[in-house]
Amino acid sequence: MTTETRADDLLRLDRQLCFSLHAASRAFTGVYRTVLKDLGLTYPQYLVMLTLWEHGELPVKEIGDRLRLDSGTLSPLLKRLETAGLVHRRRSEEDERSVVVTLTPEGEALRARAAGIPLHMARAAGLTLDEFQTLRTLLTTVTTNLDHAAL
Amino acid sequence: MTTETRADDLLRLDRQLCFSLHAASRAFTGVYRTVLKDLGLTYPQYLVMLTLWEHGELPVKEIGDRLRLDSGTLSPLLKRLETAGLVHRRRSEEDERSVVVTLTPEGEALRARAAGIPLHMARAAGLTLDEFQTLRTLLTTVTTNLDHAAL
DNA sequence: CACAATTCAGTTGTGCACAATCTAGTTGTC
DNA sequence: GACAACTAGATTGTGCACAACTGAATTGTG
Repeated sequence: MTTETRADDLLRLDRQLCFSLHAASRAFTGVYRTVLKDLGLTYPQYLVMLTLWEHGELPVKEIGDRLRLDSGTLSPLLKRLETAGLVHRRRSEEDERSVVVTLTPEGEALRARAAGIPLHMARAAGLTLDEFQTLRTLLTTVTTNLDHAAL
Repeated sequence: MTTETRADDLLRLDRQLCFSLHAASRAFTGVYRTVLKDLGLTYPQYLVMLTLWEHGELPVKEIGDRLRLDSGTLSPLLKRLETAGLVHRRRSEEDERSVVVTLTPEGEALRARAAGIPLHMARAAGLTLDEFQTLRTLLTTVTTNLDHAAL
């Protein structure tokens, strides 16, 4: 258990960790910002497009669950993507409460122009494959733990 | 070098990494949100208070450098802290361009009430001391690399 | 069938992140 | 001393995160 280690160490490390997590998150989105500028996308919009490219049409609820975003964030974001001509929204026939988001031909076409981004970002992050996997695993662990603690 | 590893692996991992970093960052601030609610602070406000508790009075520029926040973020944030009675702002006598932020007695007093937070968060994250250190090191590395790539 | 509980989107309001721009004050160079 | 270059902070505008709420549609239970 973590609680057995010395409190001082945890204090200092928590402090450094919250700084570095915050900083890393913003450093990442900062690089994404410049890379995505050509495509006219923001980073969260790119995340939405990624899920649509992978899964095809999805209800808003599904997108929110996958990206951990609620309707207050997704509704205006999806409207901007629709205004940009990348997606289309329509009420589901089976369940009128649900809105299904589909890609327009323009949205589908953007996929090719975005193809180089993941490799570019991976290189920019400059980690080895092992480091990548370790980092992702640790982040997933803290997220799970924090979600569980947030009761 | 990272570029020698297989592109496919990097694509998939970058994808997973950007999701998990985003998710972890929000999971962290989510827990901080509930913990800080009693103190009437948001997470970025807490970061500012932490630096003031540690270093005493600081010019806005110093705070921004330490937390990687610019004036567009700090100006309104510091005004809210001033409205809440936690800090005081005054123009520097040596350099009239600079604004020095100091703690009020209330701001100083809040320190005691916030003392338990780091340990609480460290426990909520639920990592071992080694994992903490590994995570922090990796995050610092990617941040440095990304900042360097953002030219 | 009726009706309470639930689910899904959307809206509103607050706060942070950041780009672009502005003003005032400072410094360097001639 | 004059003027260009620079620096610190503030302001404006766009977009995201999230809480709280509304309203419509659906589902479960008696």
